[in-house]
Amino acid sequence: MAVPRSGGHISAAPPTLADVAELAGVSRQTVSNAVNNPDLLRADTLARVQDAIDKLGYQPNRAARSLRTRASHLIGLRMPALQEGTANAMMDRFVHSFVEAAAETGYHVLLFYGDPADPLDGYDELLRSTAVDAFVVTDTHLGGQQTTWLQSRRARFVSFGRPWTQPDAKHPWVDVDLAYGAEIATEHLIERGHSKIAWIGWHKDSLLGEERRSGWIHAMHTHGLSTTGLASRTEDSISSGKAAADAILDETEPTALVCASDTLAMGVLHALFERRLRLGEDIAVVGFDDSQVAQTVPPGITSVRPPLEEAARELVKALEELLATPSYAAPGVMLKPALTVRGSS
Amino acid sequence: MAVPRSGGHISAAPPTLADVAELAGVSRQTVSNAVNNPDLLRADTLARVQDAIDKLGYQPNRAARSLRTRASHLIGLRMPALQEGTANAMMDRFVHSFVEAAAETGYHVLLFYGDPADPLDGYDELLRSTAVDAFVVTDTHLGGQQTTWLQSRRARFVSFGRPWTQPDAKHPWVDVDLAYGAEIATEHLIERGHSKIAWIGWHKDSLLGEERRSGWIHAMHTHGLSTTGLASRTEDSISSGKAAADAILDETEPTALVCASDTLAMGVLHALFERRLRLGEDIAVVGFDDSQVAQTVPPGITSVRPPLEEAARELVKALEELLATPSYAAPGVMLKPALTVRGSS
DNA sequence: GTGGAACTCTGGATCGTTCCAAGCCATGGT
DNA sequence: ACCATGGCTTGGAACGATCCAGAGTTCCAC
Repeated sequence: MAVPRSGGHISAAPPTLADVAELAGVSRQTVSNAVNNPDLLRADTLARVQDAIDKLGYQPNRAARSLRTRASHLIGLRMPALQEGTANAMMDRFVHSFVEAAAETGYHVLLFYGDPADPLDGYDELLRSTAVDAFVVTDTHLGGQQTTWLQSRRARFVSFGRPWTQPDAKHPWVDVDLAYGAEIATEHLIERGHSKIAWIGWHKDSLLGEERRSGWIHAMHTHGLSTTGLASRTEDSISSGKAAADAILDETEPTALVCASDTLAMGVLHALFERRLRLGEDIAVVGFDDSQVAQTVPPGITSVRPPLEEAARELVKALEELLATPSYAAPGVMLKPALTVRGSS
Repeated sequence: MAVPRSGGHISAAPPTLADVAELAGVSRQTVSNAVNNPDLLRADTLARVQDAIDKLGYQPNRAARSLRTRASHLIGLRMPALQEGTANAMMDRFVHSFVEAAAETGYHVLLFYGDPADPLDGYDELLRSTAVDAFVVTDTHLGGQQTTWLQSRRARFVSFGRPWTQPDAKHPWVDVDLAYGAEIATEHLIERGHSKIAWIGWHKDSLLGEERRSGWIHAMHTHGLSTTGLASRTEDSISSGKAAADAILDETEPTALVCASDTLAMGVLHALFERRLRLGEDIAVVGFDDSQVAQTVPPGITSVRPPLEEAARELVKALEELLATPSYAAPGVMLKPALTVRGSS
């Protein structure tokens, strides 16, 4: 270094490897080894280098390291579009868990934004500029556009959500078994003595919706209960949830309702409010996602809680393997949700 | 402009500047100029280089560029700790808006995690490794630890939240005038004919809490209404909101309640639920933050909505200036919230 | 005491980009 | 005819790290 840096920790330019090397009286490479392969150094050298590192507050420059190793230690995550319902609340909890899990293995999360109309927007630029080591894809239920595209570009990625439309996809994935979720929700209501249990779900072309619905049907049939006239399918919004509830309450007078989402459950609550029915006393309701709303509305909505923290950890684990072994092909991981019981049932 | 996505180049290594230069028959530097200073090139050269860029799907390598220019085009944002209440829902909306606003000026957001017990954890590493160009700080109301520390490290940052405890801080900030929010909330209730309007807020040592409370007091006094016996201060949780509501409903029988947060408002709802009082008919409630919960609970909670999208845009604008002019000292920006009226009032 | 393996450490090259100073070429004024 | 000017382009150096191949030490067996 032509110009010696001012040793204090408030210098303008951060210290470099060369600065540390000079202070410790060793070569640059030795300092690099001290950081990345400490066992290559003799104990006393290591101590000396460590001292210098501490003294200068040295931290390897990310850009330089990244350039040389072709690894940024960043995971790309596209910001999901804001939706009307409660679904994004769940996503936010996931993002949080993921950032936390990733931090433990030295990865940070690069959030990016993409035009909601184009599911691929944003990925390309980051991929081409080698800004991230891998992606986490979260919208597999919208059809595997993103995953097939990423695969064709040989990008590394994992998905939160099974590959619905490509059963032979080879990327690692983690998902939550929400058919099972619907099942335990329904069984919970049966245990509480209900037998006329209605289903308010999504349209037939929603893969997620049919999945959840199957759990309700399975539980009902297992217990010898009829499902005729008890199912309705609609949009995932409060107003359509309310409409569906109004219709089904008039027609078949169920004593309990299982909803495919907390958003629909809130729609039901609106119907009950109008009819001056008391939630949890006059009628039982169970939702999905265990959103903030379900947790706070009096008297609390019983809801199927996806284990997002665990999902995030599994995804990070898969990412680590994937980045260590490029050819890594993991079996998908299916997690079981739990039911959080509250006043609504 | 549009880069062909499936562009035939599916080679392992992305194309570099040198590749483009060779194809276009110019030097590396000329390609670099084509990307960064197109007006330095003669029109025909520029066209030729652009062709080559498009053909190869070239995108500058971020690490290399970052190393050379000492700018990563990343903004660091520490993931706020998950809280019990509805506050994080607001934060999530903010993060979303911020990512979107940042994307428009070519910045991405680096989310990182820090030990909730240490407000400084995480910043240091990113700063030392020059991983981000700047930070966005969001917790200024917890006391300016982060901002003073960042300032002492000469880090660039902007804050969402005024510098409460350091009136002479020089960093750009954006905040929402929530005293004004409380004022319009209270006035809205007065317009609706209420005169016994209670306040359920936070403890006296909460700066944010006192701020909001002052708006309520101001509105009440302006309209010649007494506030005696109508205020209560507690924790920001549902259970304490309920307890406070129970106490105040028994003691002074107000006809309307203004709550310092949607979380407290939900506590009030629990109290009403137990007393079999109808929200919006027997009693009016107004909350703060316009969270998901306020939006969805029947019949909807009237709530003070902070303009997070605008705040995000202002912050990005300030960041741009700050990064362009290191000595930039912006005046703080104070935004006015609006009241979203729903069934609860 | 010599050869060789194992252990430490080093200097040069390299990753892909931008900065810098200089070079080339046409133009126009004298 | 010549030099200064300005527009356009270029090769070499630098950013700060790691990879690689080789050099210097140590240690032990024969």
